[in-house]
Amino acid sequence: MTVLSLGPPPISEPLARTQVDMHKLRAKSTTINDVAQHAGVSYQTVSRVINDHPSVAQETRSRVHRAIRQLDYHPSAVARSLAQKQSTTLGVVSYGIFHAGPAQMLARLESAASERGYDLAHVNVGTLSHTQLEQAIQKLRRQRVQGIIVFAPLLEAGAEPLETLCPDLPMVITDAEPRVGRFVSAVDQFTGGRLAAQHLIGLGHTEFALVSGPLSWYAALIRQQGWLSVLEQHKLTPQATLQADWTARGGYQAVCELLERHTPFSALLMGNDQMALGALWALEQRGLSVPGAVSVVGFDDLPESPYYSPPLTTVRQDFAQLAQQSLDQLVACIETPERAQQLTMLLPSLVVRSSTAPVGRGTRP
Amino acid sequence: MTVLSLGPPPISEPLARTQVDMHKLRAKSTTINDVAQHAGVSYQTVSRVINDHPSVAQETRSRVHRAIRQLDYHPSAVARSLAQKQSTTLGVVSYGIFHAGPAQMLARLESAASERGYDLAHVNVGTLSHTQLEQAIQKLRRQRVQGIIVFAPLLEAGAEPLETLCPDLPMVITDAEPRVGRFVSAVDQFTGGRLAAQHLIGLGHTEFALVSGPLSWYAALIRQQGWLSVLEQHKLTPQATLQADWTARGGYQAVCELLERHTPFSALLMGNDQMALGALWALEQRGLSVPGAVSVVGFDDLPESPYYSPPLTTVRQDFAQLAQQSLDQLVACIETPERAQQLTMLLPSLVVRSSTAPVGRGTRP
DNA sequence: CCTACTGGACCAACGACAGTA
DNA sequence: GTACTGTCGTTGGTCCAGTAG
Repeated sequence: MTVLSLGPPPISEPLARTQVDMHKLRAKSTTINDVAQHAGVSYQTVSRVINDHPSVAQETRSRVHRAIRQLDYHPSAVARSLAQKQSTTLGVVSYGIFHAGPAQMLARLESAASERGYDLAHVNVGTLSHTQLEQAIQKLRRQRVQGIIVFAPLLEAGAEPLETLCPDLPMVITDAEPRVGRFVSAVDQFTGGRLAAQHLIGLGHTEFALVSGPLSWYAALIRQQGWLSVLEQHKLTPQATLQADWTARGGYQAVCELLERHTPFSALLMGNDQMALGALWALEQRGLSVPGAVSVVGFDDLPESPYYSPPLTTVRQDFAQLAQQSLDQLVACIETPERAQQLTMLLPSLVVRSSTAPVGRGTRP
Repeated sequence: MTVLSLGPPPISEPLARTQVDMHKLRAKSTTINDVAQHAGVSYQTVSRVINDHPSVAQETRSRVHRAIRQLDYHPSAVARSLAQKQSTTLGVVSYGIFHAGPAQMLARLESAASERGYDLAHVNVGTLSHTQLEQAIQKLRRQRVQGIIVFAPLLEAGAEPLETLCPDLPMVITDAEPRVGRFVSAVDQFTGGRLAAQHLIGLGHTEFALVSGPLSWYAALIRQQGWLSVLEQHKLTPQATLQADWTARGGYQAVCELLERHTPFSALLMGNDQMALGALWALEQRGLSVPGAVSVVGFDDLPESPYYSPPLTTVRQDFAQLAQQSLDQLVACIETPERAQQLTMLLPSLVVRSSTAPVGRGTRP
């Protein structure tokens, strides 16, 4: 400042100049114009080079490339998507991202998206209330996403609201009840639940204890319904039905409660593998052998499950595939709407390890 | 189309009109102008309302709000950041996102960022090679991120490259060697390693087997150095030093190998909890009791670790805090550069559970 | 001079249409 | 006419004067 005021006071033009310069100080980034000037071509030619447009002479092209490198120019995706009137961004609304499943899903979605040339804009919501979902979707709309994937595990999130929240944007709902949206991508949790129960029944078990995840989660509810449908089919009723919070701790506590109540059971159906881990420990602590006294089945098939003590019999669902599938479906909605699947359902499978055995070989609780 | 051509063929002006309309069909989104018109004010006033600028009459303000709601208007973040010459986006370059730790970190970063009013742009790299990192950073620069957080667990990623790859953008490097960047946010893995080893030595162990994570990972290497520094201090050398891949499976295989080799050890230091889980199972399978025959210490303290069999003694590192800290540091670099910390280091702590006991109470391998 | 509002320039790119050789 | 290259208008906003009360 002091240095500048040494000279004679400048007149209008330079004054304006100064202001412009200060303005630019905020974020001086080299623009397409700088490159054009440096390469001695027009502004438009540079744009053509960037976008690999055919009609640019080879010589010009490489001259421009050189200029780009020399000036360390990075074309602005922001300006581009404004001019093109479309971004290459997909939105994700997630819930429960700190649980292993959803976290895994998000990571997979990310990589699937980038394979297809899209970026991801992500909003995690603390609750699946109407308000929060609305805000999340609004945030994504402001970012001009091309479509949205929603993890909507909670029933509360239910049908209508989601679709109506943004009727003009393609939206795929993941891991939810098939009827909540026009496009849904899910794992057949019901069949998964049945698989688990059938396996135990096949081993001769008749006394079941059920520990599901939070029943507000679609997956938890439907898995439980799967279990129950098999039991009913065999005219059995569970000795106990509990709910826990998906964590090992929750599973542990639930099983402790069962044991304190002296609930008789030889088969334990757990809503996921982490809870099953807690269950295994609770049983071991009481000296109840698995599968000798009690058989335990989990759900998910985490990479760790084969190394639990004992290795866990569980129902495998493939998060990676679910993510890939959801993303493919959304991309189809955007790029080739006529070919988009309404509902894609993944089938889980039973993985038998050592936590289950025929009934009646040992002491029961 | 047919309906339109019923009337007399339009002349030049309407023709031009048609073209404009077709152009707009691509993505008809309501703009700030539409809102202004609808509310009967200038578009500038609308902008003020959106940004909560004070000098707008209450009456006008609510009229504008009404128009916004009626037209379902969503201000374009794209246009805004172009005009403002800055986005509110932070970049994240991650590695190994399918591992539990990094996935956890990413989720936490996300929520920390949104608390501070930033969005996240995320790129995961398959390898930490110079090329891939360069591409990742380039992608982020195109998105005009304000700063970058890098998970740089690999030594190969080392010092200079990262800083020079984008010297003009604030960059925080996470979970890496303190000297790799100007701004680093990390956990003191060395102390963590020492904690684990000291605990075992305090219990009288002298025969150690070490199973670290991939030594190309900074965390793995430094944890190992921590272990070794304690052993040396007590004039001990490990009976065996192995490397595995962070997974339960890898830990299991490593311990199987130790047992097949008949390596004598009463204490097992594992590079993380998943590998420790594999180790526990390998030992149990051979009838070696933990902690009776062998004491095992892990690293991380996952939510599941207290429910392993037996509950795992481990070194706790807080991913959530690390993420929060990294993000705070980056935001500081951007918003208040003069107050930005160069290096923030988190201290891990020992969590003693039941997988460790004084030496010599049972059979050793 | 403050309050409330308006108009014009600008951001960094793209697309259509000309213009040049 | 074909192969390039440049000009102009546009995108949806923000920012900086300027103006009327």
